[in-house]
Amino acid sequence: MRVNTRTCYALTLMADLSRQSPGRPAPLREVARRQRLSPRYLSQLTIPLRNASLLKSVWGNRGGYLLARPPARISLLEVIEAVSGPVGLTDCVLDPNYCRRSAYCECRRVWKQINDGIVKVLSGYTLADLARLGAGDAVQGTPGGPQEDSLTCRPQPRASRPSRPRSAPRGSA
Amino acid sequence: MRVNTRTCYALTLMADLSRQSPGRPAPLREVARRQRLSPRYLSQLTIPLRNASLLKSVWGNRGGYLLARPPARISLLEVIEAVSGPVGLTDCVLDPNYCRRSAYCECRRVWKQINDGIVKVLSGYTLADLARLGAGDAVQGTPGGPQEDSLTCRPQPRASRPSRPRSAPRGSA
DNA sequence: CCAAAAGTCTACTAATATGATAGACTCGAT
DNA sequence: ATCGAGTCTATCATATTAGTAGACTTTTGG
Repeated sequence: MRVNTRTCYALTLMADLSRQSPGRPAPLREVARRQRLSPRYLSQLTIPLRNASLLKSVWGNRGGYLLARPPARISLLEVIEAVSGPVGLTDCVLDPNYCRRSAYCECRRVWKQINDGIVKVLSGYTLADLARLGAGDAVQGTPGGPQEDSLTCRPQPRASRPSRPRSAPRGSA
Repeated sequence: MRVNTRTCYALTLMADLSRQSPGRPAPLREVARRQRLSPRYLSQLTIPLRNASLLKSVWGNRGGYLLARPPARISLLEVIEAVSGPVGLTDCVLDPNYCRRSAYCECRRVWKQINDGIVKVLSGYTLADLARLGAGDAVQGTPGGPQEDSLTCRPQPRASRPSRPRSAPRGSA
């Protein structure tokens, strides 16, 4: 599984909607403002969510979005799979033919086992659980303060955790 | 966590060494041939593994690699963290400051919980377990048959599972 | 002493994925 | 009819990934 911003934002969107009045459609603009996310980017996520029958959209003026079901009956797994496809820690877990070495690769069974665990956790979690975790409306501070210049998730433009640790100095081993 | 070829190959390398005679260094060339992996690429992985004291190298002619400890005393977590850094499903799990939304993001706790589960599984698994799973020497087929043209893991040059599922046709919803 | 075998280090590159923005459009209440 | 909302498609800069390559060091063995 690759947890990316799509995944996170979709969950955030759904959790936010879970906290709104059940009958009234919430405009995406408001959700985006509360969660401090780009409304445009968020709107890309609504399409697969609607296609997966997790979200209902109301057209026209005073329109917006509604959850298709009560929050307690939508699992995180459903949301994630709607926007990011099947949950697979690796590609070989989902498709044995993906990797040429699948037939004799020891790792694959480990990934499979871990993946099953992830799926189990995610299917047990619902939006209601998620909504309970969140602190209601997110944006409460910055009352007239300086606006953040971007609505992105990343802290700064070129933040990158070194995924390949540098080797230790030669003499240390 | 991003499971990539580095992770997989490092585990494969270590599992292969686990199956060799304990006292005798195994040349990387032979491991690569058995596992059908690029010896050059594999050799990049030995450096962090040696720095993490999981691998010992023997220089010169008749040299090669040895596990630093018995396979039953090396966990998969150690190997993975040596080559890929700390196991984190997301960046925000490892570093709260990575994401600006951390303070009020509901998802983070979910990722944290899943991540803890992954770490637990990986630290419980040892190379001995992995070696038992593998089918001894990997390369047994292709007796004089046509050589595969590449030693990569990917099936074909441009294999790509669509991570962003295309939206269904308009009329279907 | 020299050559070969083995490991070590650093750079590089093509392909892909990612995060986000933009423009043009459709629908429907008022 | 018009405004505010959702829908769809395209584009783009950057980062990551997988793998290759070249140059170097160390040791064995003759």
